[in-house]
Amino acid sequence: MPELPEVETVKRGLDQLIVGKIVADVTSDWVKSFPNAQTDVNQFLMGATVQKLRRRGKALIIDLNSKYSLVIHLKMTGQLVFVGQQKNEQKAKSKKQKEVRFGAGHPTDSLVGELPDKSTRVTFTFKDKSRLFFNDQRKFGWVRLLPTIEIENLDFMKKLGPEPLENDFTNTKFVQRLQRRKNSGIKAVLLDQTVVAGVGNIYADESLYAAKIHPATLVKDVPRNELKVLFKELIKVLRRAIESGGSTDKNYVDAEGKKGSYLTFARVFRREGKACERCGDIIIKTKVAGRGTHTCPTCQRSHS
DNA sequence: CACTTGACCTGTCCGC
DNA sequence: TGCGGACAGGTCAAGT
Repeated sequence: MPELPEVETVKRGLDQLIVGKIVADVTSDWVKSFPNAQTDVNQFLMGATVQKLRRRGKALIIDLNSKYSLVIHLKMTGQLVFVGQQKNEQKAKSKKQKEVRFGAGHPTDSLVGELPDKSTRVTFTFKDKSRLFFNDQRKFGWVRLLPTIEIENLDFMKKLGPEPLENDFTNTKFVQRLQRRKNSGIKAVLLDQTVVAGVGNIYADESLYAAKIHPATLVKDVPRNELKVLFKELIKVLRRAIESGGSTDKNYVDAEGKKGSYLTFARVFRREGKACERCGDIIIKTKVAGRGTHTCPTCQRSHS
């Protein structure tokens, strides 16, 4: 479930790993994962140099020196994993070891074995033989090659809300944007990428718990001061998650194939049946806005 | 406009 | 042991 912190972690990793590398080869075995015309790939991807990594909401952008960019969305189960030449051979040797370490549950351990594997959809090979794998078990994610200047005109990019961690995204703007959707449930609004970019199920649940707001509460029934608290808590949760390298529930790994450790700090997500750390009541899992939703029934009373 | 449902997919888990 | 079904949850399209 890559959300803003996970995509940001991948972006920072790739910043250190692939800038300056020259694309030498690209293969894909699933058209929808990389639905590009072969001519564009031949002309603007092959031989191009990676210049810069960017993130917008949950989308990752790799700018090339050909005036084209790769736009990547990991959706539910996407991974972007870089493998240097020697490292790949090492991993092949230690495949069995990996399962033992994974079983022990160390949060920063590698989750991927030898690549490519059966979830690999697109493989980029650089001139120095290092490789970048786009893995995606459920095939919801995608990679697109586009002229860089056209990215901002993509429909979903135009509609995307502001970046919550940018300095100019203030408490006032957050409250204003939420209140435009006064008749909607607050969790549905947080998950709406056109309101605020990058929030998904994990951080919606965590920030609503931190702000003591029930996720089904209609926005108009949440007092203004509570919306302000929600803003502060959302920012805190997102920053903390980036510091932890994101959340790994099942699939997510960073650019080096390592898991994120935020879920060790999560206070409600995947903690159903466990005690609320504030009041001791039992965390429950319900369905709100069509999603699995974790709440403390005592701390998060519904206003509606 | 708000909300729900289905579609896109695969892997895992649960009950029979 | 196998098998059907529910579930995981990001996003869009279609229907109420």
